[in-house]
Amino acid sequence: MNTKTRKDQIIKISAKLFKEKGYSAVTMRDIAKALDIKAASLYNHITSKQDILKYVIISLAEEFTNAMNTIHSSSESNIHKLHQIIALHVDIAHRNPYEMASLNNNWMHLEKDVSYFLELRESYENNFRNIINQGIASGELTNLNSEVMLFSILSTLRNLYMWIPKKDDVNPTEISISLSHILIQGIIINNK
Amino acid sequence: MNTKTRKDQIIKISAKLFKEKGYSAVTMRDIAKALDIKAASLYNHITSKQDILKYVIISLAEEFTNAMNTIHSSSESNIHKLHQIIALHVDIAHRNPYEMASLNNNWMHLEKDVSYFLELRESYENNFRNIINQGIASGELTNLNSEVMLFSILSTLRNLYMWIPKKDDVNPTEISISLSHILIQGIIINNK
DNA sequence: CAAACAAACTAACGTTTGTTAGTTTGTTTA
DNA sequence: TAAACAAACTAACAAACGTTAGTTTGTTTG
Repeated sequence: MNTKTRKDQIIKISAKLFKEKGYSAVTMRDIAKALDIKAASLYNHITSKQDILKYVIISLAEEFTNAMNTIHSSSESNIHKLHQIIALHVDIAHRNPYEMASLNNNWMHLEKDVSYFLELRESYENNFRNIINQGIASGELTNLNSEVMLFSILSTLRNLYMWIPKKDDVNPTEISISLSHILIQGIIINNK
Repeated sequence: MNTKTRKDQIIKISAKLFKEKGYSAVTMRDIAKALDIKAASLYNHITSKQDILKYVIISLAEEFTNAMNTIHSSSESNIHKLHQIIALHVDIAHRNPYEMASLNNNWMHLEKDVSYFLELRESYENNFRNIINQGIASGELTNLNSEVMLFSILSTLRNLYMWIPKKDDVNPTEISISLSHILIQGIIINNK
């Protein structure tokens, strides 16, 4: 199938509106107006507003968790795994900036699916934590507070969506490279 | 004055609720219930829901901008200024975790005051950008993409509020020190 | 003690919300 | 050509929303 279904269009435009105003502030009439139809017509394609949010968030969360599982279980060095995680985030944020906003800020409105989402996120974070701790144990990483390392890197990666769309003249690979350098080697001049 | 006014209590509890669900999802009845009064009674102390959000956000934004002005215009090294910025964020996030959430995620609902908020934020970011660029020019910082550096550090600092409250057994000074190390010198082992 | 005040209350308002029901329209299939 | 379908529509719903008006209650001040 080449063309997008109406449902896909609804989800896409909703994600964009959710990013701008947050899930609760976006009404079904807002979404309908953005598609130049009436609110009631949306229900020919989706079953509820809640349903839209689920479609926006869950598939992305699953993509992250699956990719992290692959990276975590590979036999590369831990530093290399970190590079791969950074590249993963840059790629996903570049392709789904609007959906990333809901993943970060609107997941608490998932209601029925919130516990599944939290499972996915916990699995992801545990794998990430593991990689950092193994990196310290193997002498690849400095023996600093690993929770602060995790938090610091994760914060940067989770916020990429706010920043990447503005700079789409720069290609994702370039961003991934300089970001890796900054997050891993720091920003200070190093006189070896 | 030692005791907090009722207005202060309303603002504080509102900030907490705004963090959990977002501004739009929190109703005046939610806020009232958290204080064990009726929604209409809130209006003896504040003039509108909008007004509460303004009190939560603007004073914090001004504190950031003022502190950044002081740091920016000092005669310390640029690296030292970065350390001061990090300490500033840790301190404010430690004291105002709930308000920080609204500063990050609910500012777009400020309506009348949104342009003033954006002025404050732009001033803050420009000073930050300046310090980084001067650090590169003076040879203190590596000559990497300065926008990526700015974004990376700022993302971490802006997300501190999500993380600091959970670890309040660790004191802010310690966090500030390890965070400075990680953000500035990186996480990799350095064989000089 | 009377006046003033702070802070709560009940009751109600006009709007907006998500959603349902039933209908219309135009295109695709048998 | 008739039947089936996709996708829009109008009209309406009950519930929840922010807010106002007017009143009550208990404490503080002149």
